[in-house]
Amino acid sequence: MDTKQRILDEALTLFSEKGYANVFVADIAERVGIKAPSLYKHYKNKQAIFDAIIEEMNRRFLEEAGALKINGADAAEDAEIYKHISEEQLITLGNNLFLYFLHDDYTRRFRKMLTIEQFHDKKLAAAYMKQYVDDPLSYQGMLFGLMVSSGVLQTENVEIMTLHFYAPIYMLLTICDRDPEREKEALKTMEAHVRQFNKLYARDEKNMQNNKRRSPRRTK
Amino acid sequence: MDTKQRILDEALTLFSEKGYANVFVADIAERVGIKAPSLYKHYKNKQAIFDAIIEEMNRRFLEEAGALKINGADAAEDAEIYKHISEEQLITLGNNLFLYFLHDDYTRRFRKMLTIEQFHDKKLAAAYMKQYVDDPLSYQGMLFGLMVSSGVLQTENVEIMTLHFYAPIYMLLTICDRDPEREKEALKTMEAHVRQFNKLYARDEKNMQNNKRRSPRRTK
DNA sequence: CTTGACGGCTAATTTAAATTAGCCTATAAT
DNA sequence: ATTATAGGCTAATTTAAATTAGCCGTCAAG
Repeated sequence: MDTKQRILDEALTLFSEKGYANVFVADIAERVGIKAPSLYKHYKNKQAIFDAIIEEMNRRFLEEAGALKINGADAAEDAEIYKHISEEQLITLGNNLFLYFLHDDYTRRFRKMLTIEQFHDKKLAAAYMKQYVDDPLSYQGMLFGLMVSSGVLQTENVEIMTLHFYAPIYMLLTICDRDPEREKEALKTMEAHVRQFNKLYARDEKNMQNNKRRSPRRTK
Repeated sequence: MDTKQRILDEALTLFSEKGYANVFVADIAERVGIKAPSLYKHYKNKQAIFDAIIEEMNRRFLEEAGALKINGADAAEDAEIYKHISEEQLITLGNNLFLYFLHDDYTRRFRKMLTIEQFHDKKLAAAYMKQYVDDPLSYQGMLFGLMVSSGVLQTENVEIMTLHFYAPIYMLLTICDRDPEREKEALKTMEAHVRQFNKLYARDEKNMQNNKRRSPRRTK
């Protein structure tokens, strides 16, 4: 990774930990292993570093619009999978979604940075909302819609069902962002959540089969 | 309200909008209607203003530990109410919780400030988590536990049930904090969420009675 | 009625951090 | 082999914001 890129990378790390205003260009430089004035060979000023990060974020968000998908496959393929989804696969969906958000290095740092900086700039607040609220709800809503049509799940209100699936995941995510030590606990809660979700929304017949006595586990 | 208090108040407003580092003491002073140096007659420095806000926050949090309750009554009284709660009352519970968090002026500004500043200071992150995640979950968990014992609701896992109740409320709250224009939509979603929650978790017999044909509304 | 402390002001001063100036070296292209 | 450029450095300089100095009017207590 060249210096210019490393500056972005280290800056993002620092911004995500302390927020833009609390990071000095000297801090960024030090991490990169150069002196502050050398940064200016690469970026016009501190703001330009921030802007470049946001630009990269937008690029990645676009590119990874597919990352919410179960396998990275496209929506049409996913749809096929979801029509016949099992409880274990639903748990996998939840876990993948959660772990992707939690562990993907860029995603995690971007999210934390946006959490801090969102109130400076309407655009950032909008980006946060789109990426972590509206897009997941709408994509998952679409998938759950398919599952309802195909009879795997049943509900009178797919949007609320989707909220019931995603809101706990979102909340667990905000917990882990603040306190990474709670990750293990959060993963357990995740699994219990998805199991209960499935029990609540699965079609009754299927419900009868699946509710009791099954070896749980298997998260991957 | 005397000057000393007004400083705290205006500072909190500004900190909640822009974050500590982006607010100048001159901004605070201007809003109070004095000049920056006059602030120093009341507080040692900028940090002392922030600290005083946090201190006041802690005091209020303590004092308002009861604010999550349905009527401001204490837990024992609440317990009686909850044993016989109806769907409409559950909606009222959700709405009250949500509207309290959303509209109480101090609560709202504190929360937004904590959202921004939490990453500077482990203590603030902890305060945020306690106030907006762990305490609500534990208090509501207790109430739902009572409702399960008394047979109003049924579940095998009260904690997850509580998460299913509160996580959507939490998420709607974060939406409104970022974009107050979505409040109306959020309130509708809230009600639909609680209705569906009730349908999912209500005892079956009760379920049969309540599910269909009832005049909805009535939020207060 | 006078005094002292409270709370305001303007005009410095300090401080911390960003940014610029200007120099040096290595390397890659002519 | 020369030279231009990229990218590093140290030593200023600038800038913005916090903070301090020191003055003044009001008003309540003695």
